[in-house]
Order: sequence, then C-alpha cells, then structure tokens
Amino acid sequence: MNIYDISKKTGVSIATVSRVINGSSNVSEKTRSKVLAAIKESGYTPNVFARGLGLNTMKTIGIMCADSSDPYLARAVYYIEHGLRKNNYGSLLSCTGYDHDAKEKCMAMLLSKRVDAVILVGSNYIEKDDCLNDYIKNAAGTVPVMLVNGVLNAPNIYSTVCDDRAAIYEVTESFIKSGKRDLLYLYNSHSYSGMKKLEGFRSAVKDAKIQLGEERINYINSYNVTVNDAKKVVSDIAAKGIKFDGVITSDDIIAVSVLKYARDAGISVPDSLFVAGYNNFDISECCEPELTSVDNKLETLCHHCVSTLMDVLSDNRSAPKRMVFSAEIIERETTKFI
Amino acid sequence: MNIYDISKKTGVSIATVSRVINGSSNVSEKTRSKVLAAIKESGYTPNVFARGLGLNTMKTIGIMCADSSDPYLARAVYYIEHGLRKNNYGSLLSCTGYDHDAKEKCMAMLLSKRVDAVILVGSNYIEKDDCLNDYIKNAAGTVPVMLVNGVLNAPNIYSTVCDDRAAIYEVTESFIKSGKRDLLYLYNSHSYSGMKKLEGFRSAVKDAKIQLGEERINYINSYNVTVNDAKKVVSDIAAKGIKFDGVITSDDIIAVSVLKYARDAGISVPDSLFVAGYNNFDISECCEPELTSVDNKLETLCHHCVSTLMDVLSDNRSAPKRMVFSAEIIERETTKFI
DNA sequence: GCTATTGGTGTAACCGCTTACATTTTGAAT
DNA sequence: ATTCAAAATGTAAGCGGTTACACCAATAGC
Repeated sequence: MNIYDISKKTGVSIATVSRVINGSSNVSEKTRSKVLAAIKESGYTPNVFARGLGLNTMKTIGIMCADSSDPYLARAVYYIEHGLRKNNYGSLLSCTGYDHDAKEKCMAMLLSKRVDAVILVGSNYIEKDDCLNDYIKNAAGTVPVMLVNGVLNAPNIYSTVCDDRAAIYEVTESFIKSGKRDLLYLYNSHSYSGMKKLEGFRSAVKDAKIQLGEERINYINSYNVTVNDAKKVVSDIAAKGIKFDGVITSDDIIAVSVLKYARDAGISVPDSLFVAGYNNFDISECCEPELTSVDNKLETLCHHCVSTLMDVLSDNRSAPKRMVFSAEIIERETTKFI
Repeated sequence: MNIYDISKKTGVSIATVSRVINGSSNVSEKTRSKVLAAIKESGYTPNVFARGLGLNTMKTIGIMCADSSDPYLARAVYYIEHGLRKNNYGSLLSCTGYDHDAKEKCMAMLLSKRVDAVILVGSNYIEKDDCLNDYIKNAAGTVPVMLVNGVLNAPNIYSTVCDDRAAIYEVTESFIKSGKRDLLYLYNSHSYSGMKKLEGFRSAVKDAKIQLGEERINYINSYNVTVNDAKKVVSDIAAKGIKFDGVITSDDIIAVSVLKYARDAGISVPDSLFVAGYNNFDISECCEPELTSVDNKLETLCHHCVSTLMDVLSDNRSAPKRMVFSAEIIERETTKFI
C-alpha cells in the first residue's frame, strides 16, 4: 500500500495525493475529500523512510542520558519525551553510561540515525577537560544540541540549567544563620552542576567568614551512590573525630544515609544536626524525619528545553542560547531554619 | 556526501561500495581496503533513510512504557535500551501514560515510524476487558510485540513475566508460618501482575485455612502512589478498629508508608508487625527498619525479552511464546520469618 | 474576443541506498 | 593457448515519497 495505490484508487496523480497528505492549500475541496476518504478506507500510512529520504528528516530527536534508571534522569526523560511527542517528534533514547568513549559512541549512533537534534540530559556530559567535549561540539556541526543541566559555549548548542550554585549557597547560608558552624559537605559528582554546587557551598562559607577544613568536604566516589556506601563515608568521618552539626549534600540519597548514620549514632535530627538533600526525590518524603531538599525545577527545565528546540528547528532565530532557572528550597523536618 | 561520492573517489561502482559497507564477501581485498580508506577519510555515513526505504527497516524498536519516571519501569527501559543497543538497534521511546486512548495513539505513532518491533513494558498494558487489548493484537499483525510483565495470547506476541503470584504466595505463607494471622493486603494496581499478586495472597490465605474479611484487602487508587496517600489509607483502616500484625503490599512505596504509620502509632516493626514490600527498590534500603521486599528479576526479564526479540527478528522459529521467571524474596528487617 | 492571472493538477526528477542480473576479470585445468 | 567456472565488478531497476516545473482550464480585465 503506497501513494500509487491511493493515486489509482482515486484517479488523481501521486502529486495531488501527496499534497493532500501534507495539507497543501492548492487542492480543490472535492479532490481533497475524495483522497482523504480513500486513505482512510485503505488504512494507508505514508512511508516515513521515503519521506525521510526526500526531506532528510524523520522527525526524531535523540535523547542521551547516562542512566535512565537514575530517578533524576528518568524524570527528565519522561518530561522531554512528552514534550517532544506533543510536537510530533519521536524520541530515540540512548542510555550512555558515564564513560566518555561510550558517550561518544552513543552520539555517533544517534547521528547515524539522522536525528533532527540531540538532547543531552544531565550535567555529567560536560567535562572539565574541554577537549573531552569535542564530540558534542562536533555533533553541533550537524544538528542542534540541547543541554539540560549543562553549559557549553559553542555554536548551535543551547543550554537550560538550574542555578545550583545559588541554591546550595542559600541552603548553606540558612544553615549558618541558624547557628550551624561545623558543616560538612558531601557530594558525589564532579559534573557541571556538581562543581557549581560545591562552588555555592564554598562561597557561602567564605562569605560568612567561617574557617572550614578541607576534610569537611568529601567526595563520594560513585555515580550510583547507595545508602550504605554513603553511610560508611559519614561513619568514617565521624570516626576521625570530626564533629558536625550540619550536613549539606549534593543528592538526597547521601542525605538519607546521613540520617541513617545519625539514627545509629543516637544523634537527633534536626535538634542537634541539620541535614539537607538535593533533587527533592520521593525518598525525601519517605525517610524519617522527612528530608529538607532542593527542588531544582526539572520539569520547567525540560519544558523550556523542548520549546527552545522547537524554536530552533523552525528556524526561529530568537532562541536563547542559555536559560537559567532558580531552584526552590523545600524545607521539611531535617532542618529548622531561623 | 553519499555513496556516489565514495564511488567517484575510489573509482569503483556504487554497488561495490555498498558491498563493502555491508560486508559482502564478494569483494577483493584490495578494493575493500581502498573503499574503507575513502569512507574513513571522508567521514561518510550511509543514509539510513535510503537504506530503510530499500530494506524496509531502520533497526529501531519501539518501547512503550506508561511512565519512564516510575522507578520500576525506568529500570526496565534502561535494561532494554542497553540490550537493544548492543544488538545495534535503536530505541524509540514512548511514555504512554495509563489512559487507554493515549496508549493506542502512542502505538500508532510507533508503527507509523516503521519500528521493527514493539516492546510493551509493564503489566498495565494488559486489560481485563480483552477488547481493550485489540490495538496490541492489531499491532502484532504488523510487527512482533514483546510484553514484559504481561501475557496476551495471540499470534506474534511474546511474553516474559515474573511469577508474581508465586512470590506473594510465598511471602504470605512465610507471614503465616511466623504466626501472623491478622493480615492486611494493600495494592495499587489492577494490572496483570497486580491481579496475579492478589491471587497469590488469596490462595496462600485460603490454603492456610485462615478466614480473612474483605475489609483486609485494600486497593489504593493511584498508579503513582505517594507515601502520604498510602499512609492515610493505613491510618483509616486502623481507625476502623481493624487490627493487624502483618501487612503485605504490592509495592515498596506502600510498605514504606506502612512503616511511617507504624512509627507514628508507636508500633514496633518487626516485633509486633511484619511488613513486606514488592519490587525491591532503593527505598527498601533507605527506610528504617530496612524493608523486606521481593526482587522480581527485572533485569533477567528484560534480557530475556531482548534476546527473544532478536531471535524472532532473525526468523529463529524456536523463540518461546512465553517465559516465566521466579522472583526472589529479600528478607531485611521488617520481617523475622521463622 | 483576447490576454493575463490564478487555482488545480500532472509529469518527472530526485533523495541515497540495495540487489538481481549482466558483464568482465582471473586463474586453474586441460 | 584454450576453456570454463568462479570471483569481482558494473548496470540499472526499484524502494515511496516530495516538489519544481509545465500545463490546462476558468475567470477577470480590457
């Protein structure tokens, strides 16, 4: 069943059938309805490959994310897929993992499928060593590249980010204003936003003129931190005799592990220890006491990313190269900000 | 840059170039390396649309899942995408939601993109009212349809499931053997596996010759149950004066909410109350005490689904129409099975 | 009545690849 | 040297659309 069949069936040429399918205006009402009827009756669907060959697009966007089972990224993928589908675009998903070569390969695969654009979800795509980002810049030579939670300054690359630096700054400031001095910062990622968060913590501490030893800033070496891994890190810190009355983390799961540690150690939260998470996951409502966390507006970011992409694809030259949204601190039971 | 360019560049015909690209054996070593070199040098990539048009496939599989941000489905998507990519297939993702019409639309969209097969992830795709499954059966008239956690008996449909019935049966049996008599069953889905789980609970109770009122079996009306929603359900049950010493649930999140209720009510788990979750999510390790749960072997299911699909696509007639795997009970701190 | 315009339609080229079939080359056997 | 099968290569016909261009008919303007 192809366009020739419809052409025969209706007695008009394939050009006219094509015009009807594509909603061209230069078709008489009579012809249009005749063709439409024939299409409906026969259940004909245009062949996207043929169309793709001619138009050089199949209305498909590549989505790269390191790990779609990461709750944060999973939500992002969900929002983005939705947004794209609403605009009649398909979503070719590639879960790249965190390894650079794998990312590069995935990108190549997506490009080889001739996607109309690529969306990179998650700040882990932006490497400090800029030459590691070359494959992204190269890709941008072929199709628009959208970054969600990452920034890269290069032609044809568009960024949508949350101001993680400001958010952690604000959290830290609140801790300090509430009298907490012996702070701990635990993080698990050197990604773009991971660095921004760390920066925010450091600035807030510095601005408050507090001296804080480097031993109070701890990196947990794993993208997929488990509660028990992180808990061990906390225990180790405590075992070294380092006291703390406030723990700020880059991820809810780390914060949960701090709560676990506190319970085991008989430390009362928030009375003698403040804890703050980040990302505002479900688990921040599951744990006890419920976790103060930061909502970094993922849905908003994703919406904006998609709508910007649509602008870019329709050649709207006004698309912003970078958009920054503000996070929101959700205070629950693990802090008592003054 | 197309196959003609490579042809010109090397002085061989496009047919030979094509043969080299596709690894045909009838090419002399000299020609092959010459062509390969030209391809590498020019960075040429075959146009998948043209290829698709000729071969009527673009090596892309449609994945449907209700909600990729659901942790269970997200993991499934991750495993499946990985498996497909290893086999050089792309993954066209469609998050359908739980509404029937939307599912149907998504299926149509995937088919219109000419995917080579469709994988439906999650038992929510199989409706009790079989005519609601017609769109799936119809799709199977065009491409193979793979179900992960669902069963539908029709041509060209392949199922990979976990024996949820047996798992819940076993959990319930363990509760009873440990002396628990006042059981509660809380579930949140009438999906295929939701029904199987319920069946398992009922059978175990029946086989133990225990009388259990229907008020002890409670449906929580939401696909995306939140902890606080479910907690309210538990509180309501308790408020009715219904006593319970064991709660079995269809999902970890519900179990967590039971734990929250218990803590609020001063009930000690597992001393005076056993609680069991299902799915073995991260949260079962996050909560306190850690949650006994059921690992339903999602990764295994997904692997099997993908490898079966590869068999089907390569016309291997031995592909099993249905495969059932066994779940595994992970006992943690919320039960103390004897 | 003649020309210009415009709306509706058809023809055919093109998108870039695969592959059946035709043709040429190669090299071993005679 | 001749023959012939096998290996290597080329030719050309699709695959199913889109669209520039040509064409025709109908209408308007003069």
